[in-house]
Amino acid sequence: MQRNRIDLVWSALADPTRRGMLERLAEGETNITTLAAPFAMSQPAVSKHLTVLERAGLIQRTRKGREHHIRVDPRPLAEAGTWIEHYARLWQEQFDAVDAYLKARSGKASNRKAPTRKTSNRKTSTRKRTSSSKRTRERKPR
Amino acid sequence: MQRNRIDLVWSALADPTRRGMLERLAEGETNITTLAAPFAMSQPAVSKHLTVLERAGLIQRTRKGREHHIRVDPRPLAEAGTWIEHYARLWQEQFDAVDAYLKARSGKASNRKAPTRKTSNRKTSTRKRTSSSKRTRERKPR
DNA sequence: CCGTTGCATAACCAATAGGTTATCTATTGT
DNA sequence: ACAATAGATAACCTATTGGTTATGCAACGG
Repeated sequence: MQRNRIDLVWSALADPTRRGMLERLAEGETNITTLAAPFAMSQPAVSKHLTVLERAGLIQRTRKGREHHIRVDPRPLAEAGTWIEHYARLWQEQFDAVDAYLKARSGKASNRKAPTRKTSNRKTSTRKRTSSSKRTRERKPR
Repeated sequence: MQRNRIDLVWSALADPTRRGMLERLAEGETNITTLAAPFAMSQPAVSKHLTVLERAGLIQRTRKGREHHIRVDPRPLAEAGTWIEHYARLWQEQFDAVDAYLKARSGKASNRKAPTRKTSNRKTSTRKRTSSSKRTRERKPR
């Protein structure tokens, strides 16, 4: 359910295989077979990862005969980096402010014990969904 | 199938609702109800998003009575930003090199070389799949 | 004491992600 | 001409994601 480019960029980066590919591409343009070699997965799986990277705009392909040459496009990453930098600064200010506040008002160390939630036995919930329910959902066995 | 922290950070950022929450949190700590107000979704959905952000280390909660106060933790973002910056620089160099190479050879004599890695097929995949197929999978109608 | 509020949790569902095997096409080397 | 190679694609599977409704439950405010 990706709405826009930056969603695609971040979900593309969220996979270690795809990050590995991008890291490898920092050394230079390659064809797909070479790029895929270090990864213990089937060729179609690699192809799917490359499709994800391409749809995020992070790579470009060039066909040379039967080989597809892949190179990285740094521009979407620059955008993502800009977003991070912008908010990292704001968040850091926020974080520092709270931290300073806490330090200023408390000379004491932590007495932060857990709130001790009583082991609620809600497992006995019979899901009793009163008869006035609109959507009577039936349990389906799986 | 998230392996490590940075995967969690990036998949957390890949959702516009969660980014919206983080942006809101740049203005300061709030409770969950206030934070959730702008988003047209149920309260449990908000709760799940917050769980995702928390597991990525991007937020911290503090219980104050029945309210949970949320504040942002900028440190994981700093890590993510470092990763991006590092590779953005390498990728930009790569991109510029290829660009220069293309310009040089289309225009005039090159004073700058591009790496042009030969397709060194290390480990040419021996996934030949001889025609004697093992698992004949049957189509199952859905 | 009792109703309301703030939030979490359980159970469910549809859609997506990431993997597989099998097969297809286009190109290449001989 | 033809076998091998590079890669995409189709069909399938399972686990995860992002949403829902119903319910549990502690804390608050009379």
